[in-house]
Amino acid sequence: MADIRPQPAQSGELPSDATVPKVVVSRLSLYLRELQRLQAAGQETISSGQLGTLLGFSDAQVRKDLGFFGQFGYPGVGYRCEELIRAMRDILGTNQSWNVAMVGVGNLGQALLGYRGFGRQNFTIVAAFDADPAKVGQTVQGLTIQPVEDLPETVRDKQVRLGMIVVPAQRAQEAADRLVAAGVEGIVNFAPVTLTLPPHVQNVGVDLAIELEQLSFAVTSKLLRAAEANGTIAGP
Amino acid sequence: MADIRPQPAQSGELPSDATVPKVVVSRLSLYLRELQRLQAAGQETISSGQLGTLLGFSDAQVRKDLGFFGQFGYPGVGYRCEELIRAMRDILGTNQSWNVAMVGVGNLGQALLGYRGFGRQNFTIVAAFDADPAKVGQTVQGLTIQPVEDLPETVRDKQVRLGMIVVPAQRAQEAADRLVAAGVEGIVNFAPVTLTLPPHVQNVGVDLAIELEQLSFAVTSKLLRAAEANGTIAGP
DNA sequence: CGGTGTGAAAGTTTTCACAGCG
DNA sequence: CGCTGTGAAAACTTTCACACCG
Repeated sequence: MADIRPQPAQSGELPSDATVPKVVVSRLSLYLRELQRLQAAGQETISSGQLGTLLGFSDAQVRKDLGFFGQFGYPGVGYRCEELIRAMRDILGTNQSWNVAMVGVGNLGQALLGYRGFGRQNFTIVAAFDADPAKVGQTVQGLTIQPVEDLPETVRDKQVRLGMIVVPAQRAQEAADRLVAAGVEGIVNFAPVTLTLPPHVQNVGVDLAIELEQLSFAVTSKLLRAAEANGTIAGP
Repeated sequence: MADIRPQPAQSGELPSDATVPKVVVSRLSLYLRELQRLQAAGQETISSGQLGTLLGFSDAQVRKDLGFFGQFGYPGVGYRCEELIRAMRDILGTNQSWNVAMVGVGNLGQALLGYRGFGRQNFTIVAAFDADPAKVGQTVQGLTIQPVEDLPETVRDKQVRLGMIVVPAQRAQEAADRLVAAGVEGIVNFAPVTLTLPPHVQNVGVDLAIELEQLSFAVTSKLLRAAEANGTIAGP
């Protein structure tokens, strides 16, 4: 509340046109996570070099990434954690709170309902839906499971802006269509399928098996590369 | 069993040096997922254009990506689903089965133990560990929860190669250290922290709150861009 | 034909390197 | 001095366009 910056890029106001690469935004989330940890540990300022080292990036990359959104640093000092956290949350949109509707309350859905990590970034799951009549009416983590037919009304009444799909693959597109029809602006999809969505609806896919697959590739190819490095001692 | 290709890149043998961009590998997983769906639906062949359209990529990108690993297509025809699936699984490492150890059997861990999606790609969670003595000895999804001290022995005896961290943030690094000491080659980390690992251990992080954050950025910046497009009708 | 594989061109992202600031 | 912000160069990724194939 006491900070005035020279050329401030204060509250989420991107420099007009700014087409920011996706990969930059994903690093932003990592910076923010690390900054919050540092702040909790009592650190007041941090340099691009330190922050980069903690995450495995170069100092220049940290500065360039932040440079997409404004000027946040102090030459000779670095960045003030509190200030940068506020700025990053403005940029990422997590200074405002987001209401989320979950569709599909199976094993994974129930675990996600209980996950504390969402709340810390201002996401609240305010409603849960399931197509199975046997589940409707049950209470999980304080939420009463509703029939999917209730989606439009609940999205409107509870100001839901995001949807979370946690149904089996073959039901995911239908769930997405219902969420879109109900008016959500973005969807996180935990089902292992690619959704077809209108362009005004944003989406992020999380496929747990694919994450393991990426790991098995990394492990396998690491071993291959090591095996190949026979006889080659060091290229000039 | 009956296929011979001209310049085959058959079983996971990358063209010797091949340093494949990470983003290519992540698309590979999407190709594979889509191919498996198509095959299950009875489709025998597919062209780069069709596959790309289903996933939102260009035909050229699909071909270039596959080109990193060998030649799999038939001019005038496209790719044979079955053959390409086998090749991709060889490349990604999922034709062999992978034993996984889970550390942290809370809400999310239990849900992941029950998740069917892993098995389809040949990943099996063969052991589960928890530091909480109250949990040790309980049976979840057919696995008896073991104390973390058992890790080295179990990893050896059950041929575990991958670890899955599902503990709270402040316990994650310790869990990682134990997995590394026990000899795993790769780690999937569901805790919202960056792990420090020796370079021979691969890792993939999955932060559920970050996925939502990426979505909130996309939604917010979409709205901003739309708001800015006032007066500008179409740039030359 | 319809479609692959692939060099070469275009576009994008990362790294470098340094002026400038408190 | 230590560190940011930023053009310019280097590295990398995507798209283009076309020879070639069945």
